[in-house]
Amino acid sequence: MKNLKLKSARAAKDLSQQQLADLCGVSRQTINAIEKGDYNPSINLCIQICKALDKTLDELFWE
Amino acid sequence: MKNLKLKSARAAKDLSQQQLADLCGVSRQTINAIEKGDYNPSINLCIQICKALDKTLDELFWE
DNA sequence: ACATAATGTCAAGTATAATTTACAATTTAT
DNA sequence: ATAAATTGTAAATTATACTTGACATTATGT
Repeated sequence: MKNLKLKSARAAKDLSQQQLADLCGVSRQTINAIEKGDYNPSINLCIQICKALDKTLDELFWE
Repeated sequence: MKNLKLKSARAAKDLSQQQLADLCGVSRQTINAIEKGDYNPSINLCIQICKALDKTLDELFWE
């Protein structure tokens, strides 16, 4: 299940996967895999992503 | 940083750590460690915990 | 058409979440 | 006071998130 909310929130900030990865302190592949829905990130990483994109957990990771 | 929101949400449902663990399909120690704040659970586990306690991610895992 | 940035994906390694087993400490009820 | 349930914690193992490096593909701009 792809995470399109994340993808579009990133687009709304005009950030590349690499730029978002840098803001969160993870690799580009990790961001890519999360958007693609391959795996199951940690809550701390989710929180960092949310902060980088000015969103909350419910907005990006709740169904 | 202990997760007191989780602890009190569990208490509000009158569930033991073991019962919540069973509802989420994880071990009691995992629930204990999350409440204690030792580590960094996966988002999917957080979502399962939220559903078991009728809460959202923001309510239990957002600061 | 060409160059460059952005994305998709894979394999091998490292870090750490989560498990099991076990026991001690604390709480709750009888 | 005693027993039973709940919680805290620890060591060893397994599962998996995440990294690094590399290459192919798709978009964006000149």
